[in-house]
This record gives sequence, structure tokens and C-alpha cells, in this order.
Amino acid sequence: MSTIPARTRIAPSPTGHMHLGTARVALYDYLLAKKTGGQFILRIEDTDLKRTVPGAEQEIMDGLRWLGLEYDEGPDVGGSYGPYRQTERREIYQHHAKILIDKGHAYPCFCTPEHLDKVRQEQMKRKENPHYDGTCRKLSPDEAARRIANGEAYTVRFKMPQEGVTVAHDHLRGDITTENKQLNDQVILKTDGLPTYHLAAIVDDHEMQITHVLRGSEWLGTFPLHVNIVRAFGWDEPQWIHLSVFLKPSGKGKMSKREAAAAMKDGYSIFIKDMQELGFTPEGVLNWSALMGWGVAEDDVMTVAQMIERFSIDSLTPSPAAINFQKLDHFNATHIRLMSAPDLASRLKPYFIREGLGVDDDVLLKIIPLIRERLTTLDDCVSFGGFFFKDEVSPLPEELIAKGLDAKQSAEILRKSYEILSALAEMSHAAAEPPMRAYVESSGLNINQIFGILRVAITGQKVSPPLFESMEIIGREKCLQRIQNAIGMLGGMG
RNA sequence: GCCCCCAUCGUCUAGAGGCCCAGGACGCAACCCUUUCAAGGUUAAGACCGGAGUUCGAAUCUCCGUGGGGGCACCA
Repeated sequence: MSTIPARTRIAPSPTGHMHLGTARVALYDYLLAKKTGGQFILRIEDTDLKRTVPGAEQEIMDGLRWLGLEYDEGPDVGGSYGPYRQTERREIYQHHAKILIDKGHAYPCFCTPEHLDKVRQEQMKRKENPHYDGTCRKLSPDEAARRIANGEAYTVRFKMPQEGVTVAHDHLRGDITTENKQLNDQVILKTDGLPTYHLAAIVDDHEMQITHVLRGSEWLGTFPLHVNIVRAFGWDEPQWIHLSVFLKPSGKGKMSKREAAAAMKDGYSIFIKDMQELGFTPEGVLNWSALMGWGVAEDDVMTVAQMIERFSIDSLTPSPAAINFQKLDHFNATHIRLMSAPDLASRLKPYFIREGLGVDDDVLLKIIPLIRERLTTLDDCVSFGGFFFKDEVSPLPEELIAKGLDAKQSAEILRKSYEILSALAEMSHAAAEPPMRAYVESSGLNINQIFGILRVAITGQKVSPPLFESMEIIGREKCLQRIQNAIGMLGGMG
């Protein structure tokens, strides 16, 4: 394991909602930085003005913070390698584009988008690979200078080698060899004076002294370009690590808008901003996404601290991974069970409030042991424990009638229960259960029938936390009142 | 079409030539526990894409197929 402190970065573009893929790369970046005592950096890649959406940058920062992936340097926290927003680094890129031109590694291109489009069409018609035809590569520096002076709009293209091969080294995949004739003279500086990703990322990674570049495998296609740019500058390369992509749950193709919508219908999402609302925890989301692309042999339930402990870029996997939301449920539920009661209580409170329930903090703390292992997502607390915070419950009359009994018999059971329970000074678990069990014994009825009716009367629902523990928390008066109400409902049914 | 990448249970993965008639996790099934629902415990079923090599020996190395994924923009 390398002991050199790693500087890693997550470099999202603010063009839409922050999704799972970004979160997972950020996690690995974070783990590597923390593991080695280095820094984790947020850099906003906003060079495409047309695609930038307002609020997206904030969503990224909120998302990272919600996950607990605090960055050491970034647009809103500063740092000694800023600015951390690429639109604020315009001159840096222009300067570097000029260096490349002066070194003969790049050239101004005056071709219009229309012309380029036409060339591309013709190439495709001839069944050739679409590529830049090299018109401006042949221009003499003098002529190029003259046309620039003339005020002609131009881009800057990187001059790719045309013969031989480019060998790029990826940490997970080894050497990736590409024939240079397959490569293309890509635009690195646009007519608007802003760089494309290819220039911006390379320059920034160097200037910000990034040691490890973790990114999606969708960048493999332009990987040779990137290493050629680094080499043209004469810089040292960072360690390149191309991660696997996420596939949709079926494993057929990557997540699409349509797929994201389908997930939402099932109560899942690939967007970080939705996660909290859906009741997922940062711990669960992190643990889950960490394991898609990271091979851990055993003991796969991990806190972030444990992940830092065990993380290694060598154990990352290069193959595509199908998203499995059931596993998210599992990790989420597991981490909920691992939380301390006060911690869980504070996280649950907003979900009760969201449902318009008034939360008594003492009661909330008391119900934690009762509902904790029943929760898959945090918002499940409402269905399992909402009745604790209501004055009255409204059971469905038909649910008050146990299987095999009629309304009259059920009402009789409730009356008898009332008699037993009202005789108690306190509605404690210890006091209430023995006489009720004795009653079940003597009645000749099934325990599920009697406790079931009582459960519906007390909690208003057929499925609930354990009955007597619940009754203890609800309290004597309220319990007796609820039983009365239920008897009333049954009476009304004739 | 061209280029690149990937390939172990349904899914996520362990496995870096003999420790593997392949281990863990999710899910699934059964049983135990049990006042409902969970949780927990025990058990079961379930995979090395195919074919050639290399080797005494291959899930592990090589090649060829096949399948899957990604890319081929003045987007990232």
C-alpha cells in the first residue's frame, strides 16, 4: 500500500441531478484520500455553458455533505489550488492551449460546425469512421496567425500522432494500446474561449496535483487523448483508474431516464437528493454503492471508518455492475439496526413530522427498540409507530373481527380484555401479559385471535410492534379508551 | 460500421497455477424462535461463457470465438 498521501478529486459537471455513479466515485476518492492521509477535492466542471443547470452545483455539494463525504478543497470551502470552478479558470486553459500550440502539439482550427457536420455526413456515407479531416492541421502558423488577427472564430485542436500506437496505463486494466491512426484531432478549446473536458481536466489535475484519477469507464475512449496531452506538456501522469459503469437492474444496458423513473415507482432512486426522502441513510447508500465495484471477501457490512481501513485501489473491479436495489434495502436496514437509539430517534423524527404527527421525544426514544428491527427505510417508522403519536386510532371494523369469529364474539373478547386490563393499576408489560395469557388459556380461543383483536383495537393496525410493550408506552388511559372505542365500533355493526 | 473495455451462483463479489468437487453477501426455499410483522438462528438449492492451447496440474496464463458494456461532438 502506497504511503504517499493521495490527492483525489470528484469532478462532476452541474448538468443534472447528482446520481449514484458520482456518489460512488466520490466515495472511492474519499476513501483513498483518507486512507493515505491526503486530500479529497471537489471541482466543478462547468465549461459547457449550454448544459449547465441552475442549482445543480448546489445539489452536488448538498449530496456530498449528506453522504458525509466532506471535501477538503472545493468551490465553497476554498483551498490553495483554486479556483475550483472551471469557468473561473478560463485564462489558465487559454494559457495552456497556447503552450501546446507553441510546442507544435496543437493548432487553431477555423472550420465551422456546418463544415464539420458536412464532412462527417460524407464520411458516414462512404462508411468511413467519422473523424476530423485535418483541414486546419495543414495550415501554416503564419496563415493561422493572420486569420486570427483577422478576427476569425477558431477552436484549438490537439495534434494527435498519426503513426504508431499510444499505450496508456490503467491501474485496473493494465496497458491499453491504441493505434494512433484511430485517434482524432479533438477540440480542446472552444470558440467561446472555454476548454473542453480534455484540456480542462488534464490541466486541472496537474495544477491541483491530483495523484489518482478515478473516473467512469466511459472515459476509456478518450483515454489515449488524455495521456497524449499530459505527455505533450511533459508532465507526470497521475495514476489512472477507470471504474466500471452501473447497469440497470436487469443488467442490460446502463441506467436510463426511463429506468430511473421505473425505480422511483418502486420506492428507489439513483438520484442522491431522493435518497433521504425515500428513507435511506448515508450509511446504507454508501455501503451499498461501495460494494458495486469493490471486491470485499467477507464482512461486507462496513461503516465509513471501516471502509477507510480496508480500502485499496487494487481491490476495485473493472467489470460492469448491475444495480440491485434489494441489496440497498438490506444495507439500509442493517445500518439502522447498528445505530444508537438517540441517533436513530433524531433521524426518525422528521419522518413523523412530515406526516403531521406531533412527536414526544421521550416516547420516540422508548419506541426505538420496538420498531428498530422492523425498519427497512427510515420512513417505515410511520407505518410501524405512527399510532404512538395519535390521540385516537381508527381501526377498520372488519379488522377488529378475528378469523373464525363474528362481531359479537370479538366485542365480547374486547369487553373481557377491558375488564382484565382496567383492573390493573399500571399498564405495564409485566403486569398486563400474565392475566391476558391466563384469559387466552381459559377462553379456549387461539392466542392470535385474542391478541390480534386487541392489537387492532390498540394500534389501529393488524401489523404492529409487540402488543404489551406498545401498550405500556401508550399508557393505561389511552389503551382503555381505545378498547372502548373498538367495542363501540363493533356494537355499531350489529 | 470502427475502436476500446469486460466475462465466477439470478445479482454484487472472493479467488492473483495446486489451499477450490470454488468462499461470502443479497435474494429465494425450508426449519427453529414467535402475540402480528420483522429481527435472529440453522439448513438447502444455486456459478468458473465456449473451444483450442501452455503446464504434471488452469476459475486463474495465451489465442480464437461468443456474449455484454462503453465510446466514436466546439458534452462531460
